[in-house]
Amino acid sequence: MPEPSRRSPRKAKGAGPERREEILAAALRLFGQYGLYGVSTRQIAQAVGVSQPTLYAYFASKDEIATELHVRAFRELEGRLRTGARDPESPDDVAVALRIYVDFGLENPDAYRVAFMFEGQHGQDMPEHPDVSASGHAAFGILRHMIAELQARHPDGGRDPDGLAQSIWAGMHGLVSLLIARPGFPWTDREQLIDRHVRMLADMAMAR
Amino acid sequence: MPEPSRRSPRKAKGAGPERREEILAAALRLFGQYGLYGVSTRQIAQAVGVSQPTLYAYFASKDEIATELHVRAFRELEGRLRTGARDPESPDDVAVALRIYVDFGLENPDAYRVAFMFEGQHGQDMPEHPDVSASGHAAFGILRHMIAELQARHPDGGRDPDGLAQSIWAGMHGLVSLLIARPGFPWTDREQLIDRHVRMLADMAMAR
DNA sequence: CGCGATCATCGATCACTGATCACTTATCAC
DNA sequence: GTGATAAGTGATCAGTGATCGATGATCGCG
Repeated sequence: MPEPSRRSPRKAKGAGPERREEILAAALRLFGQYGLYGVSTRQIAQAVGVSQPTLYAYFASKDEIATELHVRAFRELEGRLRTGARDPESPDDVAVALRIYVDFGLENPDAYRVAFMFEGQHGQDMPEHPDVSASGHAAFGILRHMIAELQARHPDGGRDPDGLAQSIWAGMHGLVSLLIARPGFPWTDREQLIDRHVRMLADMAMAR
Repeated sequence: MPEPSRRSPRKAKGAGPERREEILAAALRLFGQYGLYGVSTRQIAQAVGVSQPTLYAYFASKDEIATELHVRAFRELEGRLRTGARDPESPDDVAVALRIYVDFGLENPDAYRVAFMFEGQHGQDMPEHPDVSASGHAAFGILRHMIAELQARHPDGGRDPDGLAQSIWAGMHGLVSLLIARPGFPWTDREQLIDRHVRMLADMAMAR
């Protein structure tokens, strides 16, 4: 017995980490559908099948639920980028990574909303949760690294990979967030729009 | 006396339309500082110097206050674009318009938030407030028109001005919304970032 | 088996939110 | 004066996020 007096893991009905996951799943669905401020903790609790105070046994606040979803979304994105991103030989390789980004956002609009289209909070006071900041920077770091790598291989290209990466990231985020937020807008052919947008931004990594 | 039985305009202390403007001014300042959901109607009322129910004599709801600010902001944007946008001879003229767009967003972050980065609502059910939608589309229409005009003058450029305008708009929106939503991010020099971003997107209006 | 200890859970409740209503107050025309 | 009318308010409502003490259920241990 390596641990002298370990606490005993209760089994109960659906207690433990599973409850936590249930709560997160319900919250993700509800937040994505009705928005963070359009969903009450009581609604989340009801969707899970527990009472409202129970949520506070797993999370310190409603905001912490949203933050956890936020962090997970970034981790998921980071994983996809790490898997799909090669060492960039040409802008086309960058385009592949950008496409991964778009697909992730459109496939997980709920998570993307919670992650990027947040309201207020971040404004001034809140220094932004460390994990949130870290997971976000990690995903962004992959993109930045790709662009820096590409520019290094082609010294005739532009400089300042940091600023360029931020520009390209912003360009991607704009398209994804608008496609999600305004499905009723008379967009031109979606696939063509995305494809051209991605290629344009990827080409920017070398132009000038 | 053209009007048979007109209602008598009360003077009182600060009644009438002026009160309405005071409320809007206070709400704009508070919303911008603490966010829409970080400000209560009681705080707004206190800032104006009236009781909370008084607000409901001028506005049907807190949301209506935000909507009014939203519509006004977009009218302002539309006006700025109309004033500052010339018939585009070159991408530089488009860049000027884009720069107006960015400056507007950064100067009116809360209005911009309510306009584009809203939560839920637009999702499915709500058909989006007519005035809001109209003012938004009007501003976008100016940009689209500029790009179509530029392409028409230089037939060697690309086609599909609609799709291109959407791409450029998305690119602008992405930068503005991220700069607003994530002030804590280690952005490179802001002015340089914006300037290059704008020029890049403007150049896209003719490339290929 | 029984008996604390422990932990998940819940009803009750708090301060606060947006919104409503009956009531008072102040100003007007006459 | 007097009534009419609009402006403004205190009291209050249902619903919110969050807290707390009590209730069980489950465990290791005798």
